[in-house]
Amino acid sequence: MANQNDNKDNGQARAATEPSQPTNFIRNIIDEDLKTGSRQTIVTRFPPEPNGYLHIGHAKSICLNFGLARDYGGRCHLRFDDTNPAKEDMEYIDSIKDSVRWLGFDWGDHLHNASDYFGQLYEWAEELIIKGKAYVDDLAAEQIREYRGTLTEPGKESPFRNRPPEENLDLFRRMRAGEFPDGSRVLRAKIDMSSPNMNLRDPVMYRILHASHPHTGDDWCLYPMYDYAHGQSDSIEGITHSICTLEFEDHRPLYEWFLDALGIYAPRQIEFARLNLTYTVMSKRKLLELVREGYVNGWDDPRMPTIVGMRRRGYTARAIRTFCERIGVGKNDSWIEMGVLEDCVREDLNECAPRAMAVLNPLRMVIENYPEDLVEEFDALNHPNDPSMGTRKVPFAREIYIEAEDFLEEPPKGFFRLAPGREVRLRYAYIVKCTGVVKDEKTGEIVEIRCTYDPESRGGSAADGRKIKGTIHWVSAAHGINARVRLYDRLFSVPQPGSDKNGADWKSCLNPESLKALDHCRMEPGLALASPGSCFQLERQGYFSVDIKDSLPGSPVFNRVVTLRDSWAKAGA
RNA sequence: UGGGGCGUCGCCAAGCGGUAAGGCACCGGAUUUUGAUUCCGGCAUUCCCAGGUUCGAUCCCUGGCGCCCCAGCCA
Repeated sequence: MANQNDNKDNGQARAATEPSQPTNFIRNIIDEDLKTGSRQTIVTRFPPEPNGYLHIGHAKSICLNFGLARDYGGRCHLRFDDTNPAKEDMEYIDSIKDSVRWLGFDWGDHLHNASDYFGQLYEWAEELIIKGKAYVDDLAAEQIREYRGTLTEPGKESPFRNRPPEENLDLFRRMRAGEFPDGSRVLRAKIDMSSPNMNLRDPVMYRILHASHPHTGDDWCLYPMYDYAHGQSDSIEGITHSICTLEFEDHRPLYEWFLDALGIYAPRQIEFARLNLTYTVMSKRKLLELVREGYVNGWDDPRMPTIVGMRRRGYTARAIRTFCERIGVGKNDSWIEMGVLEDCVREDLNECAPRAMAVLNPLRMVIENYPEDLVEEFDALNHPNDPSMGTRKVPFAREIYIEAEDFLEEPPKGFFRLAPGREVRLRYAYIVKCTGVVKDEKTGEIVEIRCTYDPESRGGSAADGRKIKGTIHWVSAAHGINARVRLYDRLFSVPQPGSDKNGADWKSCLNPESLKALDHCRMEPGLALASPGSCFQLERQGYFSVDIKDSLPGSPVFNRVVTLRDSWAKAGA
């Protein structure tokens, strides 16, 4: 059982293995563009800035862009939007590539960087200067802000706005040559200081930044802004549909302005609503804060909504892809319930995770009429609904552990597990009847359950055909291994931690119970060999993955991926 | 009070003038040696509101209301 399902589903996502795609407004636009002939093929791109780790929100964009390329027989580029060396880092670049690959997507030979185009972008900037469409501004950042005006008042033109092209060109070349310090001058597009769209009030194209870039090193001391780089990068790569999130809707006129001013191929920008997931936060800033301030143990903490975190938790790439399809794509601000994600995970793991038995909170049970020196081995199904996954042997003896919560001295009505005088089935083994309870003399705590077994019920079926409603899991005291388990729960205790009106307080909603470590769990012996990264269903409890980082050979650490649905618990028991 | 978006079931989401898909959640019920899975069945006479056009409007028009985004030399 050790290594059967090592997250085997990491290959390229294929249409044939994915559920059928629901339609959405972007597909409608593409269909229309293809029909009218305004585009002949489909080329998309996923353009992360390498300044943080990817999260489930990025997964939505990745699945969208790569999924479109796949379904329309086009291609999707991975392009790093690396225009700001002050924030970007190689660590992030590597991690992003790894996450996209893990999700099951392949950019082929289309790995690009905005920085690949710095030379071309610079030439185009000179061109715009010569055409009188860009100028060097000596105003300080503070002044530029004042001159920009407000949402309701138009801005004022900079006194440097009407410098002659020759002077602009000279200044711009000297900016590039490193003659001026950071912040002393910028290159601006000459558009319209009174535009109701703030983005059109002479946006900055280049700023001076004497910083070393992960790819271009010290070749440049001035770097293009997003607005000046993104559309042209799309254009150079022949992107047909440039899909981004809603907050860039206001930038579209600017995106198109640059392309038009330069007279180059114009991709079509389409905006969609970013993902919000309940009980977690999605902004890079907040995630970074959780990591930096130690609220979680790193970017790959299994409670994080990062790809690396979810992967470590045991979420499968396939489950995440299913999720991204299921939630759809639209322009409504929406909050997806965490339950949807969890359900996708269950759906996938239910199919592929082998079953096993483990007791999280052990309670000793002694079967009084079972021979002391006898050990039997029972055949257990690795998957009750999939015989092809085979069986395994599970040892059984006189002393076993059962789950503490499976015994109640005074059972409420509807409880059909073990109680004094009652019978229950030990899965795959025998039917036992509770004959007594041993308690700690001082604390009154139940320390042991006494039972007798029905020798005629070998395997779990009563010879007389009587019905046994309850079946519980167990582990032989002498044969089970000791293991550590981490029970993970939602990171936040409120549905929308990020949307508080008094926004600064989001961290006070952290769920104090998001991680519970159990150090004395007992598991069936076969689990000693479980390989890191593999997933199991511990029957009646949930899906668990063998932690990739903390498991030692022969001593696995289990992360709870997600619980099983539990209608008994839900009923309020 | 400028500009740009958005408002269809508790949460997502199709729908594009012809009489409200689907998923999740929820509520039954069947099977079950996981209170799991699976399986059946139920779940918007109504589409933010109010007018108008039309034989007919969630889809068109007008006017409201509500929510989100924009004043980084961030992306």
